[in-house]
Amino acid sequence: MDQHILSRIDRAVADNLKDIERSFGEQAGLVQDFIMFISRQLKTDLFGYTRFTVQQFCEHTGRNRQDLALVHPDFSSGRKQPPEIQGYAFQTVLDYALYAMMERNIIFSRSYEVKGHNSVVHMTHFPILKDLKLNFNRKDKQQKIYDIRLSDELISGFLSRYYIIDSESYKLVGKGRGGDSRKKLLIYLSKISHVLHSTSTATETTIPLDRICRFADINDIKPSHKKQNLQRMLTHLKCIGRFPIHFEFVSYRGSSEYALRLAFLSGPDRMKVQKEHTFYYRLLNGMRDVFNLCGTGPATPSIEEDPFQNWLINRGLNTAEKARVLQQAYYIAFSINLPDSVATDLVLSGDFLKPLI
DNA sequence: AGAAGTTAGCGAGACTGTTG
DNA sequence: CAACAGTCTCGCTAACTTCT
Repeated sequence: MDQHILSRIDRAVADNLKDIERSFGEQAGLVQDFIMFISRQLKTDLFGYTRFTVQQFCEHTGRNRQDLALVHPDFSSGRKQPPEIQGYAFQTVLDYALYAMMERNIIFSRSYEVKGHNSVVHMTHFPILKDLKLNFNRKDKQQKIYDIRLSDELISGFLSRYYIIDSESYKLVGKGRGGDSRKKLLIYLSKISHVLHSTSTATETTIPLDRICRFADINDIKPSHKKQNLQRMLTHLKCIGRFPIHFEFVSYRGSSEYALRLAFLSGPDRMKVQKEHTFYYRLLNGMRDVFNLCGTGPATPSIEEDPFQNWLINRGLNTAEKARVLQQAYYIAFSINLPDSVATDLVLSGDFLKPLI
């Protein structure tokens, strides 16, 4: 079971974890988990509509169902009134966190620079969800099913601005006491690994102890305690999280202060990453082109909030054109020739990416 | 009946103080 | 300052009730 599941986490998120804390308070851990969860789902639900149950969420993030099902203390103590959508109160821990992600943005403390094709965009905030529904009128023995729509920012981040991170490690590392800090450390290290592997052939780097402690929530005064804590966390990542890293403490600039030398034993498979990148990029942009050409369809009301996404998931519209885009993406990225009938079936079934799994 | 939501108790392990 | 050890807290488990 030493499977590595490579996901992509948006750089705007990974670079600003502290801002999630600032914007979401004690819900920050859940928000971060949700983004990781959704990044994993995005590999198969590319177009931003995702449907999931509490069980699935727990399975993939390693959280406990019981903790998420509890009515949030703010509401059970009567201090606040839970928000409602269509008369349904979003009052459990998970419900409320999802609601918060729709209602609130991540506010960046400093504007975050994103380099586009020929411009630099400054992001000051980052929305996560655009829409949130669930099967409000449940009958007997029916599970809660969450229906969500992701923000455009999250989807474009998935395509063009991401770090590779192993979501299986993320899940394993999050279990047990101190999990939230370990997860943050894992994101930070994955980011370093990603940058290192994609810009050079080096696999080693040295980081001052204080900087890494900031990311790992280690606030001890005594250097020896910092070292002890960090050592424990890194060992945990290595042994329990199966994160392929080698570390050693070294003295820093001749002073008595510590630094950490890190060696990443294996980076993400570069070929595979590159192929996937091409595939997703081709697919989504190809679909956009087709949509712009002929997508508005017969008598589609223009008041629709998100015509592109609606067009995409609408099975009756432009099936042949969609199938062609899919074929091209498979061919260019993986050299796979999808027969016409298979491509059409995939488009009709909605499982565009099934052959990848 | 099965899923949602609650509660108690236990054990790992994070924190902190002591020692050499 | 490193190594060790005791304490106490957090988070998991499992068994329960309530809800639809």
